[in-house]
This record gives sequence, C-alpha cells and structure tokens, in this order.
Amino acid sequence: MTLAEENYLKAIFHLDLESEDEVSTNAIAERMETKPSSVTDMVKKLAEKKMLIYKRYKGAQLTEKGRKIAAGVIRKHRLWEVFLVEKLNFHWDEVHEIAEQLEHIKSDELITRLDNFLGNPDFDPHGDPIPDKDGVLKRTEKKLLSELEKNHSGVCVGVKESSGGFLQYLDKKKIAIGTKINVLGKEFFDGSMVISVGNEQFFISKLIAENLYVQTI
Amino acid sequence: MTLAEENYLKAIFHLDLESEDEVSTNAIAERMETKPSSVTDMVKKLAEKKMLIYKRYKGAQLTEKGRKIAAGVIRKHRLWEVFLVEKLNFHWDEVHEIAEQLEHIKSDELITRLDNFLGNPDFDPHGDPIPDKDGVLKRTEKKLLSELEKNHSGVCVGVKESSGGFLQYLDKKKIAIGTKINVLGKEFFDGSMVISVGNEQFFISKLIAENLYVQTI
DNA sequence: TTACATATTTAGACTAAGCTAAAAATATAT
DNA sequence: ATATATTTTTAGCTTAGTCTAAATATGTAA
Repeated sequence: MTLAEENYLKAIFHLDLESEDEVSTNAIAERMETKPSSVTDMVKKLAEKKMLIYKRYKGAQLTEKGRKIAAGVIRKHRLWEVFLVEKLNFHWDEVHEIAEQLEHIKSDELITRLDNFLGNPDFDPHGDPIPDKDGVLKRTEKKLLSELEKNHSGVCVGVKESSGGFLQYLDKKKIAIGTKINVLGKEFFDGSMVISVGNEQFFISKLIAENLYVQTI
Repeated sequence: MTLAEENYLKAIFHLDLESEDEVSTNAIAERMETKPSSVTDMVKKLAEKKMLIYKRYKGAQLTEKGRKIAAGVIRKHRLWEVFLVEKLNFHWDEVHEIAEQLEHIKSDELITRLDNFLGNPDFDPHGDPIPDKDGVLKRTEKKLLSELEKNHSGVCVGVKESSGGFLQYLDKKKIAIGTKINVLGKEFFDGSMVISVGNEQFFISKLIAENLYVQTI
C-alpha cells in the first residue's frame, strides 16, 4: 500500500457513503484534486490488486478488502485527531492536515496502543465516528440542526462542512461537540433559526443550520 | 524536502559525526542500504539545493542549512521515541522503525507541542541527546563501559549498537538507561569484565562492554 | 612509475504517479 | 435519430528515485 493508493481508497470510501452506486472517475478526480486521466490509471492498478471493481466508463466500487483498508486509514486519521486535540491541546480546526500525514504511519501495534492511551474513543473531535479494528463504522442517528423543529433540542455531535471559517464561527458562538442547542424559533421561508446555547440566545442562518449535526434528546 | 532527501541528510549527518572529513559516496550508500550510483545522483541534487557541498570523487559535506534540516529530523525522531516509550509503553527496542516514519511528519507546531507534552526531554530512550529547536546537539561526556577501570562505576546512558538482540540482552540483565553499573574486575587480555548491577553480579564479554555508553560518577 | 584494485561517476533503463491532448464512449437535447 | 455535450480513456511525456553495467578517477604496491 503506497501513500497514493491509500488516499485513493479513502476518497472512494467517502464518496461511496454519499451515493449507493459505483463512484465516477470525475468525482474521484475532483475530491483528490487531480485529473480524471490520473484516476483512470490508479483505479486500474487498484482493480488489479483486488481492492475495487472497475468497469470501463462505469466507475469503481470497493471490494471488502479495499473497504477494510480505507476504514483502517480513516480509523488512524480520527484517532490521531483525538490525540492532537485531547493530549496536545490543538484546536479542532487545526488538526486535519497533520492527521492527513499521520494516518499513513504503518504499525498495527502503534494504533492499538494509541487507541488505549486515548481511552478507546468512539468519535473524533469533529463528531465523526471512529471505525473499529475490523473496519466497522458505527452509524450515528445524527441529523442536521436545520431538521429540528421549534422547541426541540439536540446535542452537537459534528459538522458537515469543516472549513476553518465555519469552525471558528462555531467557536465564537461557544458551540462545540457536546454542546446542547435549543431551537427557540424557526422562520420557514428562509430556514433561519433562533437558538439558545447555554445562557446565550441568538440568530443563525439556514447555512449554519444545514452544516451542524445534532443528536436529538 | 522530500522523504528521500531527509533520509540522505540524516545519514550524512550521522556519518559526519563519526569522522571529520567529507563523507564518501560508498559510506552513504552502505548506511542507506542503496547503491553508490544512486547516492551520486542524490548528492548532486542536494548540492544544487545548497544543503551540502559536493566535489566529484571527493564526497559530501553538509552546509549549515543541511545540518539544521538533518538535526530537525533527528530531533523529531528522538522526541517520537520518547513518546512511544513514555506514553504508549513501548519497549525501547521496538520504537526505531515507527520513529523512522514519524520523523517525516511536517508541522513545527506539532513538534513544539509534543516536546512540551513530554516535558522537554534532553535524551531519547536509548540515551541519545535530542537536538534543540535550533539544531544544537548537547554533547554528553559519555564513554564506553569498556573504558572504565576496575572499581569504577558509571550510569548507563546509551548504547552504540541498538540491534534488537543486544537490547534484549541488556533487558535480560536488567540494564536500562539510568542503571548504575560497577566494574568489579577486568581481564586485560580479552577485555571481558565482571560487573554488578543492583544485587546481581555477572560476567560480560568485551563485545558488550564496547557497545554500552556510561556516564562516570 | 606502471599496473592493479578500489571508489566513483556516467549512461541508459525502470517504476510510481502525475500531466496534456486527442480519441472514444456515453448521455442529452432537439 | 442525429447532433452536440460531457465523461472517460488512451497515448505519450515528465519527474523523483532507484538500478545495472560500463567508463573513469583515485589510491596503492611493486
């Protein structure tokens, strides 16, 4: 498994979650910020290694083998993110790039020990679930804040878009993983909301509400 | 700085410590387990990048710039080794390979925080000094156990050869960094010694004595 | 100093991963 | 169904890093 191969499998894994069908060459290229022709070459190689099934002009689909490898990389990425935030006191919007590098370190023993050191966490600092040793990803019953109705509450469990700007906005509003959010009002014509967080009460746009995952309570 | 470039600089840095002159193509090739022709290509490239001075048929010498980069990689390697042993409870003979990978992670902030998290250690688990942020390496006054005379003592501060077998031998004999060793006797014709460690007293060969660094007390 | 041994470099080839430009397949619109 | 647009693949080139085999320096011993 080279670094590039791992990154392709990871990208295809993520795209696979978003749509049932096989994932297209173009979609992979866009996500990887590379050219479709490069993708064609790589998926052919990964198909030979039995990590995915590739049909010309149709796209790619991970095999069980490919899925497990991808889940393993994602597991490492998310465990390292927990380490960076919990132990090194990084802020949750600073850890992605470093974890992109750390996720490729090869040592099963290391990951087992890191997992224990961190107390076997189930979620990363963005609220995304951490696959277990066997590549199984516990699905959470999370929904978008925008789906909550007036007078309902949820606990923030993650974000959809994790751009630096958005995470900083949440930080300013004191919203983090585990924060309880109450929906006090909802304007149906523009999707904006009035919510309360702790003692504060404020207005948020539809854009914000559609990028915040909550677990209903 | 690519991964390969960093590994070459690191190798040249180590060889530079062992001998004053410029380091030879063959020496680098042997240390890197590669071919001399590959080394020639790489040192030419590093010379163009002003990281070393290369003279055909003469060898290579690091510039200040190259030295700093090499020291930075070694700093990262040794800090990660401390992390693996102190925090993840790895044994000191298991950490080298993993640290070889971790040393290439690029993030100054990460290393600063890791250093603080570990309590700004001065030595790695093998007793080797950790270069500071500016690439300065504190030289220790360590000597080989074989240089100690009868009835003198030293504290184990490191090993010269760190093969798995040797480290396991030391472990069996309960010798680790910080262990006090007393020389009870020394056979001058074969260099073997009788030493005591804690309550134990035993015989060691010249080979062992020549691969163990101690600080005299 | 000539001859041999050793060290080093050069030339040319290979692999992984990427790119561009052109060709081919698929999808869509009239 | 034909034409057009879009997607995907192919062909050929590029770079980093490696290798082998051959050529060239350097060092050494008689």
